[in-house]
Amino acid sequence: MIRNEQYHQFLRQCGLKVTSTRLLVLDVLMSSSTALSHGDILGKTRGSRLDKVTLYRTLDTFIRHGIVHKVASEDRNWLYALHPIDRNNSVVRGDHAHFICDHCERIYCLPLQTRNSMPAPESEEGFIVRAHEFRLHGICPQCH
Amino acid sequence: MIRNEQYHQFLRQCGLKVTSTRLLVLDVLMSSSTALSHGDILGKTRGSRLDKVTLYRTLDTFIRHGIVHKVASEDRNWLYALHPIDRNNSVVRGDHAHFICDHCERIYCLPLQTRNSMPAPESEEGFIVRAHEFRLHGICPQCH
DNA sequence: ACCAAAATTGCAACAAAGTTGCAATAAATG
DNA sequence: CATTTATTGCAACTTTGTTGCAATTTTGGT
Ligand SMILES: [Mn+2]
Ligand SMILES: [Mn+2]
Ligand SMILES: [Zn+2]
Ligand SMILES: [Zn+2]
Repeated sequence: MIRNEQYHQFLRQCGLKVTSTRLLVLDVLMSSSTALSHGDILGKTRGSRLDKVTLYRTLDTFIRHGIVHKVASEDRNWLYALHPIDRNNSVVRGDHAHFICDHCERIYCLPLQTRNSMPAPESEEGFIVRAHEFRLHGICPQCH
Repeated sequence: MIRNEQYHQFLRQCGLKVTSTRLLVLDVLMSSSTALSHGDILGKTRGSRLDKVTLYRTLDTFIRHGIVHKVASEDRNWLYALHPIDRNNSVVRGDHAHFICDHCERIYCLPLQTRNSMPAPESEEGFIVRAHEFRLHGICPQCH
């Protein structure tokens, strides 16, 4: 695998030890265009006896190191995804949209087009906004 | 209770039978400025031997009848809330923001100020947007 | 190539949130 | 007040995620 060497470098850059679990999970996440649940990932790693607890911990480590973020899905569990990449191929760590397909339930991370026109809630009520998540519902390209 | 008569009428208007459970749950939801978890609601009804399954079913009924909506919380369980009311005291059934306090974890339903300027994701990619949820993170009025 | 320290992993047991089937109970209608 | 129909409570179960601990693996230095 030629990719493994890249992942190896990448993990070291993040200050993480390189383990087969981490290389495996990184590859699964890299290969997906949508956010994946713990169960999805475990399913895609059958054959490599990866324990569910280890996977939870690996994902958590990735989150703590800013490699991955998680999104609450509509059916009350977490989906994990790498940070999305915008048109200039640069990683978007901050605000981006989550598109939830009402047909297949897949969740996509999409960079936002109009960065400047964010709707704000009624302002005088004393809510201090620090970050936001924009969730879009509809039909994804795969489903029409 | 003078409120009970109003709730009674309201439930009948929705085509629902009036039961003590429904009156109770409706009152709890009406009395809260934030979205409540199943556990929160159960906690506020101690004394009235309300079963957890009955509460789940009652909330589900309210959702199916458009009385209540649910929001995925940061700790992966559902929060339930009546639809918010805007400045003109009219019920907002569609888009509104969810403000999540990073300090107390409470979730508030807030009507949006600028209805017209919604950020859209990259358009040509074939995503058909039908609805959206705007989630704001920050500090709520109670916490500063 | 080998060693020691520190981090990672697998296993078992556990906890919390939510669901299902079914019998008992309560609400609405005439 | 009797009948029909929806609602409720209970027990058992599923799914998702967590905790403690011992065994294994990684890494940096010899
Ligand atoms: Mn995302
Ligand atoms: Mn809401
Ligand atoms: Zn789809
Ligand atoms: Zn707060």
